[in-house]
Amino acid sequence: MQKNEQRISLAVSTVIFALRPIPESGQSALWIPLVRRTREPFARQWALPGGWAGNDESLTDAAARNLLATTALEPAYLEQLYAFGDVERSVSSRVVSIIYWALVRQEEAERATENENVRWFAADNLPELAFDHNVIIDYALWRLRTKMEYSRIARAFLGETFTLSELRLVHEAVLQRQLDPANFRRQIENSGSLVPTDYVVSGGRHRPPRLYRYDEGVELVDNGPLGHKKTGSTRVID
Amino acid sequence: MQKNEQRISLAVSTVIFALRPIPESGQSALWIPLVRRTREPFARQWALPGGWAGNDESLTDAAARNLLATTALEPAYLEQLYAFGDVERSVSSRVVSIIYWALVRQEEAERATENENVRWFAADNLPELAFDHNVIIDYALWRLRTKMEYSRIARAFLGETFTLSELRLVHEAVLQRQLDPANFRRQIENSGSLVPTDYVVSGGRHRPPRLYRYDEGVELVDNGPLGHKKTGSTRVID
DNA sequence: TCAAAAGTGTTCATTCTACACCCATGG
DNA sequence: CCATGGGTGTAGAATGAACACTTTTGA
Repeated sequence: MQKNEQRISLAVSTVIFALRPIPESGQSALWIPLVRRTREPFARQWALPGGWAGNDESLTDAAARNLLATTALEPAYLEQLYAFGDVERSVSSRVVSIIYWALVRQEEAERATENENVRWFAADNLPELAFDHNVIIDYALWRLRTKMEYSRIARAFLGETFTLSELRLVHEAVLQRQLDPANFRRQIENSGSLVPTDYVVSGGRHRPPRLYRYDEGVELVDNGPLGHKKTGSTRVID
Repeated sequence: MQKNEQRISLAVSTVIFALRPIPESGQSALWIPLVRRTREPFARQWALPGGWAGNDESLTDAAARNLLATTALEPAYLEQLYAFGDVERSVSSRVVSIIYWALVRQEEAERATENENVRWFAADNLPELAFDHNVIIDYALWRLRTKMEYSRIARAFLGETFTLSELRLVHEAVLQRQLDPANFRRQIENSGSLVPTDYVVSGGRHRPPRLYRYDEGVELVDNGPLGHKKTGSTRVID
């Protein structure tokens, strides 16, 4: 097969997660911004934000660009999720979609322009979405929760320094269950990824908690396969 | 951006794993078939087998088709690994590659046509490959070894029934370390994924081992994100 | 001095690991 | 009867969950 015979369009979409309080309970939970489709198929239904991949940008850059264009958000974390390439049935043209998932901090999330065509939804209470986007979001949720337990992505929801309570609340919001503060502390301390700072937070009606930060030398950005071990430059694949 | 402005070609390549004995030690280890490139860039260097994605086939189908065409192999397991989409620098045209990884049984692996342009290499002793293919294979190895510990993919290297020794040897070959037979047995038994058959293997100069098989209702085929929970139909993504 | 969250200690259950030991077969 | 791998038992270490208890602050 000659490659110039190909008639495949390449799209990029992103599942964006942010922590926001649930109106009723006030507890933090995962929220996702969705955009309303303007064209068929699934016109006027909610869908993941995305767009076409440009000729001169990497897939990751395309994801970041589309994410900024559709929701005005710049994520603290961005990682590829999966490439969907089944032959499209509903439309004549063939589309392959690369799905990313992203985490944004709370302050950043508030910058998201919410309007008639962009709205935040609680991740565990979504409407019927366009295409298979419900399934994709379930998968992204599974990845986020799984990765939460062995990596340091909780960092993407926090500032430079934070208390152990704040970190625990992030974990609780993502995993949707309470964690024992004592055991959580030991777990984190034993992992060796945090270093205590010399500062504490005063003002609460209780003992002031110490501020921590992640140790150096650990970048948050996901390099994909090239980053799972310390390898050097990123190159392109045939 | 209009999608008809896109000039991106879509390629599919596969990291194929099979277990074969190492000539010197006789121990089983992971081997990978590679193909010699006929064109620039990296002409005459070894690379992952692959080809272009067809307009009317899913990405998985494209991977299986190219795999059969280049190595004559039909894998027992096939799963998407990662989509590489950096802007190509060495060649003028833009290529996005979807990489798959596959497992083939030993009998099947022997069918692979080995010639001047297709050869098997021990996975932990590879030459310098074209593009970033060394890094990609490292990542595929990591995925295989990680997944070995929580899923049932070892099955892809075995026949319908097998002894616990055979299963353990698969694990040892993949993980590259010895496993305690007693503890391995209990671990597997407690996982509840195996059922003993009524048959044993006689002929050895020792107590005849029992044959086991995987329990029903668990398909080996990987459905990707759509398969991580029991969800229904596969649809296409925008 | 009291409430509340920070932080420490301890106990119990579960799991992992190493290894001793018996079993069944072919030679 | 012996060598060999199949298969079982068990003691100690490591890990994790549950929870009592002490500490330090603001009010």
